[in-house]
Amino acid sequence: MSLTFDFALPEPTAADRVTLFADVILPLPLPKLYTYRVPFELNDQVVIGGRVIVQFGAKKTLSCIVAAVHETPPKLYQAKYILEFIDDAPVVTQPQLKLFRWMADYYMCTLGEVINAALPAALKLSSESRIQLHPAFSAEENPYPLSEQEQKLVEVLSLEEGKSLTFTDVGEILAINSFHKVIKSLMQKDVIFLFEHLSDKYSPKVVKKVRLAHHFVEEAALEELFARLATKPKQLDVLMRYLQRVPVYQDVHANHRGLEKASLTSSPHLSPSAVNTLIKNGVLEQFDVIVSRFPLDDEPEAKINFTLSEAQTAARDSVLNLFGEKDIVLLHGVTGAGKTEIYIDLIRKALDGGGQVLYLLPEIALTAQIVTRLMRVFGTRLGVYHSKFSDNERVEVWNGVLSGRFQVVVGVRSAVFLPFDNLSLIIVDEEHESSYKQYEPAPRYNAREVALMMANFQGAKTLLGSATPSVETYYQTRAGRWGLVTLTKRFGEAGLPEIELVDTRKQREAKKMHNHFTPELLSEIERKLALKEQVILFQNRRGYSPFISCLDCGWIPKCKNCAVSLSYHKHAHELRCHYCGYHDRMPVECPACGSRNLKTVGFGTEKIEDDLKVMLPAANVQRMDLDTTRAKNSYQQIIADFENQATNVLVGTQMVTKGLDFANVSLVGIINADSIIHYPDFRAHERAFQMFVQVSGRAGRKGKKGKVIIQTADPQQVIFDKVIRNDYLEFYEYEITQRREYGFPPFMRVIRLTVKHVDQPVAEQAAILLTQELVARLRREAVLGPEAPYIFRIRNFYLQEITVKLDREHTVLKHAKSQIQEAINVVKDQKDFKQARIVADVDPM
DNA sequence: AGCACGCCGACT
DNA sequence: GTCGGCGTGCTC
Repeated sequence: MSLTFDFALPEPTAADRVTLFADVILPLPLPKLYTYRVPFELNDQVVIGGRVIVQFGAKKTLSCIVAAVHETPPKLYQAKYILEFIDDAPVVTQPQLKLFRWMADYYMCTLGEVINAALPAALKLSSESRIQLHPAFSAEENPYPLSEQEQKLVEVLSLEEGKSLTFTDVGEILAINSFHKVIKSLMQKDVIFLFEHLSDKYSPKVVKKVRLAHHFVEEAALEELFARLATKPKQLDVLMRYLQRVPVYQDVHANHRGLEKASLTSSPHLSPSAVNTLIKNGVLEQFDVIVSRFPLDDEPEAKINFTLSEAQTAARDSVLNLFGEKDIVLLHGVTGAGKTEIYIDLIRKALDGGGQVLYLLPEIALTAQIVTRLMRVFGTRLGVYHSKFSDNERVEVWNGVLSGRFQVVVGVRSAVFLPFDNLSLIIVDEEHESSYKQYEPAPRYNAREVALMMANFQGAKTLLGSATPSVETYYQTRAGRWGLVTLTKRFGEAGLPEIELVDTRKQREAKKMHNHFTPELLSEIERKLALKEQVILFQNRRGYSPFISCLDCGWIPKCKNCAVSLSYHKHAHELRCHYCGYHDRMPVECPACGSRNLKTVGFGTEKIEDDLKVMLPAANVQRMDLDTTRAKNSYQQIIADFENQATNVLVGTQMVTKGLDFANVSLVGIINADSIIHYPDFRAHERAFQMFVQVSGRAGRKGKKGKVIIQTADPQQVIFDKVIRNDYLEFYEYEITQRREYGFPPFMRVIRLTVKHVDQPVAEQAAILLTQELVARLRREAVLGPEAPYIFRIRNFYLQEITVKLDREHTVLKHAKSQIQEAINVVKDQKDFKQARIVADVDPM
């Protein structure tokens, strides 16, 4: 029997029939995507890279990013519906999604973690459960008795009509943790009700403006108005001022644009109430405009035509030439060789070609100095992405990149997450910097590597810049894969500083040390100060002393959460843990034996500052480290003071090594070089070399030859010889041989696995099992450890480390990572190890 | 990450 | 006897 119909049913169009599903990225550390169903009538609203709101689990409402749209219904479960669409255009672009996937893969973390790190908090809608008094509730007629706590809540909620509280608020008000019970009970009694409140946290900056009501923009009407206000001098004043500032007749649009209300009300001669009266009477009308937090400079882009020196021009041309055949070029230029001008020139060229540019800098190098300089050249096309920015500002940069308003972004590590889709150039300045690598939390990414991958995806060129390139990077240029341009000449003809090593051991034996100063360093400081020149002293440890000790019983205060001694901070009069933040008052007497003989051992920036103030009372000493720059503008203040020569000596940690150009600094002192060299890590020498060269670069600029004094107990160490001659190549050759011999990057890849557990034996057992599982899956010699790190307990977790060394090859690496993940899962599935945390750090630094 | 369900100690 | 602690598992 035939079932064919010979009449045509109205053919449903394909679009009507399709049931769409969306795979979404939840901002949570979950290993996979979740599939939701698109409400039929909203099929045309799904945007890949757009945000949607979904119900996740029983209670949570989350916003997430659509990663894929398809028609395959999940087989094993019923998909829930997407509740709402937030965006009609992607907030995350396709190239970004591709990059984020690569990051999750490469750094062994989840897409959710990447998204979490990438999106400014304000772009992540937050779900807040709020409670409100039930509309039918009345205190008099309430039939249920209320507990004391319930009563308290009701009182707060009754304070004003429609007042609502978040759970966090409730917790604070009641000052207990188990407030859910109270809320539940109040809901059962119909006293309150609960609602989910999803709010877009980004709030645009709004300015109140006023303008003349349009019917007065006509001579006759205005004259009449003047006559009417003749008896109201205050209002007349305001009106006159307005007309003065806004040429209503000359420019029809001028009145429409209006004037900032604040400019009328804040004037001392004008009365704010007169302004309001005018508004009330309909003479002026008030309106809001959304303005940018980044002031749009009205001035046209200043054409700053600085000229490149001959060496700079040659270097720039070489870079451009190499870009013809290579995607990545290293610009190796000594400090002060003028790399920034070359960058600016290249950025300009890239912009002229219509592409976007990302310029990455380490956090401490992204100073107001450099931003101002770039602003002057690129004006409103420049976006700045700094970690100290507020979230609203970050969203503005994000949206500015999306809309095309910002063509160049200068930013720190996290700027690699911005939604570029048409990059033509990425600059990674100070590419060797370890601060490009994020340690905690996941994704543990290196912005330099991410930048290289992003450039690769978008067909952009990458320029890496450094005075002391990382061994890995230099190796690539040696292997011919990346281009190399060397810039040796210092800009402005200043020669390289003279470097002198001073033997602290010898001086100590001769009893000639003044605290931690050798006579050589001290007299040189005095000499420079007498010449009205400035001095930078580098000590890579903050605080006053790394620990204190009781002279009578030997007691040393330790952190109660970590396996470290507490550092003494004199100004705060505190003992502090640099790992978990625990702090306590400095004891007056030893809690173990009651002795008052507590002495400090070792030294940090604070002690150097203190000692110097005592030894050279005439000098104006300032300290710059994490402790003195925590407050918002203190960093700028310290820099400004030093620049204006209000201070003569700057004592600091790594902060003094980066991005600062001071013309008058003629001496740099490294107080304790040994503490930088002796570090249990294969990168110790590289780091030390870089640090010494970078600090030395601060000495002598603008024609003055500087001097560097390095204090060390062992001047014979091989590294000094290379530092003194500023011989990067020799350092590199020495280092690369070591790396090859011992199988370290760039010859091998390192993945460090850390097992954490509150119980030391459990941590050890879990690490042993993990090692076994790894060995079973990888080459035996690829797995090293487990071993407790030097600081074996942090924040109450005992640590065990396993190091995996792998061949560089991509396929090997990828396979190995999945093997490692498997091994981790095996351990985590064991009952005893459920509480263990296992963290993988790919390419640790 | 939260949040719910589920099994062992100090209280009405 | 219960309340409530957190350990374990799940979320489309």
